[in-house]
Amino acid sequence: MSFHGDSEVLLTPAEVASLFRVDPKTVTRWAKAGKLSSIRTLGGHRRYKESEVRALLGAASEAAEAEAAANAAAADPGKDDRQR
Amino acid sequence: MSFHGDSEVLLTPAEVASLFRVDPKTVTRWAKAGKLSSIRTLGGHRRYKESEVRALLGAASEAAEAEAAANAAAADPGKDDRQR
DNA sequence: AGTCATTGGGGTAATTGGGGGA
DNA sequence: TTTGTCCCAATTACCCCAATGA
Repeated sequence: MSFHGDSEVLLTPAEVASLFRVDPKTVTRWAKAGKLSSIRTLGGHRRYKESEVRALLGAASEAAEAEAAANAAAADPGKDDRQR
Repeated sequence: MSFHGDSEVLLTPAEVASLFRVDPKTVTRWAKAGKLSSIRTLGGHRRYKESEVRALLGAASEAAEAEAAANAAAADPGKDDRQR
């Protein structure tokens, strides 16, 4: 069967929790605090975008990250963004 | 090739399930509960409107773009969290 | 006429949400 | 301040097997 696959990959709270090595409740608090975008199922359970989680996981260089981001955001078009 | 109109695209339970990252049975429960409109085949299987599914997916994705807070919120006392 | 993946139905564990307290 | 754990209620996931769809 064919899949018109153009959907974002979603993660369950348990998966995000094990990725960060925290309790699922903690992930829920991040979503409540607005630190994580959450998509809710029709029953109220949350699902998280895998792309966003991975971006947060890869944000290891925090200190100078903000300034570097601002720097690269407005210059050098053409050699970044390699995903999807 | 069968002509697919451009207004009524129907999705199978498996497709809706992978969109929401849930089990196909869960999608069936949503249809039973009236949370999703379902079109039944002559044999009793359900089909769902892609437009409706997409609307529900985006409905709850009110992205809280407070991501910067997570990055530099640790050094800005005075104006955060005012709940509890 | 067949195969084979998917779906429906029912029932039972596991996960999740929300509030509260350590 | 952030996280982990307690409670309970609701939602979801996995098990079976028979019927449908392609």
